[in-house]
Amino acid sequence: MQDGMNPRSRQILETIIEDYISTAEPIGSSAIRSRHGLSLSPATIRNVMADLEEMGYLASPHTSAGRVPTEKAYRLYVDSLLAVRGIDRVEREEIRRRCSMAGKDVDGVFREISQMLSSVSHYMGIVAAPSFSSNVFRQMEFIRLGSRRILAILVSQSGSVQNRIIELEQDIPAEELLRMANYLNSILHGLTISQVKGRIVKEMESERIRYDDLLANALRLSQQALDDGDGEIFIEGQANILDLPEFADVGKMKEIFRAMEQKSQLLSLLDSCLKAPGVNIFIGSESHLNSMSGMSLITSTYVSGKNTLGVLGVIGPTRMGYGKVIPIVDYTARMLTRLLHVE
Amino acid sequence: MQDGMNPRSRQILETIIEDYISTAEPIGSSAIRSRHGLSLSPATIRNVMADLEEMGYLASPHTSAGRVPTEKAYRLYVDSLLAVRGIDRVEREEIRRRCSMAGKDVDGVFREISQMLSSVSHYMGIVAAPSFSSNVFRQMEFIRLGSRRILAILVSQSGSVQNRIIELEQDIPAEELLRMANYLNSILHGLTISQVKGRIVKEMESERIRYDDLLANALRLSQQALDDGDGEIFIEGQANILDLPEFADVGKMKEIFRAMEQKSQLLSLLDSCLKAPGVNIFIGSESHLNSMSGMSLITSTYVSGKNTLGVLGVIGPTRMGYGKVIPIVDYTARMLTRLLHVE
DNA sequence: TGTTAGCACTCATTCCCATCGAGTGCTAAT
DNA sequence: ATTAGCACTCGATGGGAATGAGTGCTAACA
Repeated sequence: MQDGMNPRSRQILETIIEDYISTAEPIGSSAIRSRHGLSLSPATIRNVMADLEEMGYLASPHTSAGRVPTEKAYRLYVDSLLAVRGIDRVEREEIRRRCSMAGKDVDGVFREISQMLSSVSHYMGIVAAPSFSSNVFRQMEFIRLGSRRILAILVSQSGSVQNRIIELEQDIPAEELLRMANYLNSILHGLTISQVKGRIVKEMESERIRYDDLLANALRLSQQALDDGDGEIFIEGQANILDLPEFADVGKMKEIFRAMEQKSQLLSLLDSCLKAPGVNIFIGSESHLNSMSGMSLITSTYVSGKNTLGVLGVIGPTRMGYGKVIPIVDYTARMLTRLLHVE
Repeated sequence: MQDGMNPRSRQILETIIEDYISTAEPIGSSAIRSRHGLSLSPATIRNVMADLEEMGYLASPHTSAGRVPTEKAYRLYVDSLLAVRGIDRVEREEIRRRCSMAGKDVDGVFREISQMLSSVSHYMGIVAAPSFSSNVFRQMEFIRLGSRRILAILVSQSGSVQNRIIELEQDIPAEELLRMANYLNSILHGLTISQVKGRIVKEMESERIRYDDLLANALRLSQQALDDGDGEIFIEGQANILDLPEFADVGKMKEIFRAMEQKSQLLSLLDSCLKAPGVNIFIGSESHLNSMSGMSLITSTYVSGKNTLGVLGVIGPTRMGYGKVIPIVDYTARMLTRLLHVE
């Protein structure tokens, strides 16, 4: 038992993890025997458990309680599990069904998907809408709302729409707005939004613009329209975690709800997933957010063509049903990719 | 003490209510004496309290605890208070500041305002976005996303934007889409969205359309674009209620979070406020939602010109700081009205 | 050498019970 | 009408004792 990880102890560890995932209570040596097919005496199992504890896979809340898996244990479990399981048929159908319904407002899709993730997984669903900047510019429109107020509408290739009200110092007639839009659409066609921003700055400095008020105005407007924006996160199903026994005490619960209100932290965590395509898993402190202690995050990326659009996932307790949730997240990401596909 | 409501008992009741609002603990007879300027013996106060209890203004959790105000008491308190207090200067400034910042995306304004309400009141902020149907139609655009996919954008007078992706059975060239939009914009100009819906149905039945594929298509498209929609609710600051002592027990808390996920119920409650302009207050069971037991809702309507657009408000425990919150809600509604004002 | 039975030990949980004290209601005096 | 006095109620607090789940260790066994 040099490396400590002979098949038997591995199997016992797995039993403990799965038991704990379903019961949320420390597992004792005799409980394992009954669950675990192998006929071993509790004493033997205790020996194994002691070893596993020493190796950092188990921890005991106190002397006379059973053992609880550590983050290290979950990590091992997840790594050996990841490729194995496929998605449950019932869940797959449910996801397909919900995705096909989500056909409304483009932003609405993300909320829908988030809700779906939460209801299928029974944890919290999270979707980071595509950072608008990485989208490809398609079209811009200006609509005159009042004498000094226009509505700028910006549409990306994928069909997401951003709109903003701009207050003007002086009136601009509708025909001029149209000309401005045409001009902008012609020079910005096919660029990504972030390229668009650069292009506008460059354009404003160019000789030709200096002497054309209309164009200068147009550029200034578009700059306002583009300013800030993106990075919306949809978190749904917060009520789901209320039922988890580990959050029965109010203090822990508060912590989580506060964490979910701090969307900026989550955003940067999700952003870091953008770089790594496919499924990503953060177990407890692996996220390096102490507000996420005791929680795990499973994410996957959805893409369009060659560029990654965004991230979606599920947040739950470290004691999460990884075996079920990983395929759910994976499959949902694929479905969303297909849903957003532009010919 | 025939009617039981001589000035003295009224004053005592008020003291109890205010004390309870700030401490959340049952108030005893001697506690009142010290808080209340009037020099009366605890025994006398007890007599008064017994009367107030008999009249239904007070309740005692058990024999040896103090008294707690009933909903009836809060109602009396609120009714006699409503007109009296103005808004705190600090809070007014905070509201102005936050409102002036909220200048982005039109829908974003509602979320911002909701957040602001929650942070200023320390309870939950709630904003029901204008039911799109009651808006006045301004303009419709079709943007071709792919060979069988178009994006319909619908803009209302107030500048709110609704967009929807429509899947087609056959391709429609961009020029035709433009003509369709022009046609629709010409016949729908100035109608409310709900009138628009009716108009489209009528138009589709008309003789002239029967033989014009293009127009028929346009109408069908616009119908899809208008379908469903509206009725979004923004609830922010749920974490605020975690700190309230009355929700220290997890069961109660769950109930509330579940209630906030059931937005449809809330929506119909808020809708009923639309009819009554100005501030509306629902104390506990007055909302007729049992999910709102123990909670109060203070709302006000925001308007544009003559038609009411929507409702905003604050949700908190029945033990709410009515004196502070009522002016906050009132003032915020006025600010939002001004913010959405279209010349 | 790995496995197992036996056993003493630990420690959270539960229940009981005595105490405490805040607050009441009632009665009688002012 | 007000108040002092007093017995009474009842939740909250805290200290054991009993319970029992589960452990670690030792010694016996295959």
